[in-house]
Amino acid sequence: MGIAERKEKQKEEIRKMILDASMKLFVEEGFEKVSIRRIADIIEYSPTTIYLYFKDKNEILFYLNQAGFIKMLELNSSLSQIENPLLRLHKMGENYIRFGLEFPEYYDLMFIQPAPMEKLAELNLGEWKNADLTREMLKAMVAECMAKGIIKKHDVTIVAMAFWGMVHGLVSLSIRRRFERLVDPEEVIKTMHGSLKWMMSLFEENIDSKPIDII
Amino acid sequence: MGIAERKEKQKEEIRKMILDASMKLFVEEGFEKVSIRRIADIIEYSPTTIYLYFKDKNEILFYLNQAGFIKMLELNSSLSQIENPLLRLHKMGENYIRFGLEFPEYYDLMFIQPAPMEKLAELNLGEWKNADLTREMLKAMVAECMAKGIIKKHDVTIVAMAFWGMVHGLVSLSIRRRFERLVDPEEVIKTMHGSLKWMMSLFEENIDSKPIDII
DNA sequence: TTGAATGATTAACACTGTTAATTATATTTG
DNA sequence: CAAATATAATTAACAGTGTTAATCATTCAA
Repeated sequence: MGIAERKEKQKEEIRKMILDASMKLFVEEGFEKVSIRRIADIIEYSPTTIYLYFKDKNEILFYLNQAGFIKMLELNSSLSQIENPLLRLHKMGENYIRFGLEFPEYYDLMFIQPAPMEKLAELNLGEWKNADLTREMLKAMVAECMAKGIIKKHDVTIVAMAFWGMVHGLVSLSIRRRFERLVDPEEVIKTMHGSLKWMMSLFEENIDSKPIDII
Repeated sequence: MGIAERKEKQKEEIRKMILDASMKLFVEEGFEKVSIRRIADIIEYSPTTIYLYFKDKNEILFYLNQAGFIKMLELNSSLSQIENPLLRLHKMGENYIRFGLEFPEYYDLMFIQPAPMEKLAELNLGEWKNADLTREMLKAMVAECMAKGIIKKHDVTIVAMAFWGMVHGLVSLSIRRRFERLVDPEEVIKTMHGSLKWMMSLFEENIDSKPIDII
C-alpha cells in the first residue's frame, strides 16, 4: 500500500509544520503569542485545518513542553560523570536554576502552566518518558546519598520533594517576579545559588566545595 | 461642599460594588471567571462603566490579591505567641502550606499569576503593606533563630529565601499538578509537611517536636 | 466516469479586554 | 426657571482568543 504510506507521510509533514511554527512563535515571541490563528498564518493554512491534525491547542503545547524536557535532559547529560552523589545533586540543582533563568518560557510551560498537565491527565498516559526520567534521576541521587551515608537516612520521596520544591520555588518566584521585593534584582541569581549551596551545606558539614562553574 | 462629598461617596460605593462582584466571582467560580463583562452583569452596569472606576482589569485583580494577603496575615496572627523562633518558623511554614491548599485561587493570584506584579510595577509603590509585612516577618524569625544560636549564622536573606522557596515550591507544584506524578495524590499533604519537617530538623538535631496541629 | 471518502475552507459561536463616539442625566450658570 | 455645561453611562466597535458545524474542493476507488 504505497499510496496509504505516502498519505501518512504527508500527514506527518503537516503535523511537523504545525509544531515547527508553534515552536518558532514560542521561542521568538513567547508562550502567550502561540495562537491557533498565528500558527495558521505561518504555515499558510486556515486555522481550522490545525484541528484536523491536533485535537486542541493543549495537545500542541504538550509537544512544546516535551521539547523542554529533552532540552533539560541534555543539560544534565554530563551529570553522570560526577562521582560524588551529593556534588552531583548540587550540580543538578545548579543546572535546574540555570535552565529556569535561561529559558523562562520553557520553564513556565514545563512547571507552571496548567495546560500541559491538563492534556496529560486527559491522555491518561502510563508513562511520560522525559519528565519522569528527570524525577527518577533526582530520587536515585538522593537514595545514593543516603546509601553512602552522605545524607542521613530518611524517606527518599520526602527529601527529593524538599530539594525539588526549593529549587522550583526559587526559580518560579523569580520568573513570576516575586523575588525582586525581597532581593535586589541584581542579586537574584547569586541569592538563588546561595540558598541552594546553603541547603547542600546542611546535608554534610564538609561538602566538597570545589567551585562549581556558575553561568 | 456637601454635594462634592456625596458624589465622592457614591463613586466609592460603585467602586465597592465592582470589587465585591469581582470577589464573588473569584471565590465562587475561580480566577479565570473574573471578567469585566461578568462583573458588569452582576452590578447591572455596562462593561465600559467599570473603566470609569478602575484603570484596567489588573487594578481590580490587585485588590483581590491584597485581600489574600490580609487573609494570610490573619492566619499568622497567633504566631507571635510561640516563643521558640524555630517552632514559630515551622508553624509559619505549616500555615503557608495550609493556606495554599485551602485557598488555591488566592494563592495562585498572590504568588503565581503575573497580573498583580505587573500592576505593582506600574504603580511603582514604595511600600506594599501586607505583602511586605509577611516577608519581613519571615526574615525577622530567621534572624532571631540565628541570634539565639538555633540556626547557624548565615546571610539572613539567603536562608529566608531558601525557606520561602521550599514551601512555595511545594505548594505551587501541587497547585499546578506537578506533584501527583512523583507522589500518590492522597499522600501529597503528608509529604509536603514531611518535607518541611525534615528541613526544620536539619537546622537543629533536637527540634522540639511537639506535634503541631495540622489541618 | 461516477460516487464516495478525504482535505481544506468559510462562517459562525461565544468569549476576552479595551477605546472612541454618542446619549442620557445631573449640575451650574445666566 | 431655562439654557449651557459638566459628568455619568451607554452603544458600537476593534482586535483578538479557541473551537465547531456546514460547505466547498480535491483525490481516490469502484
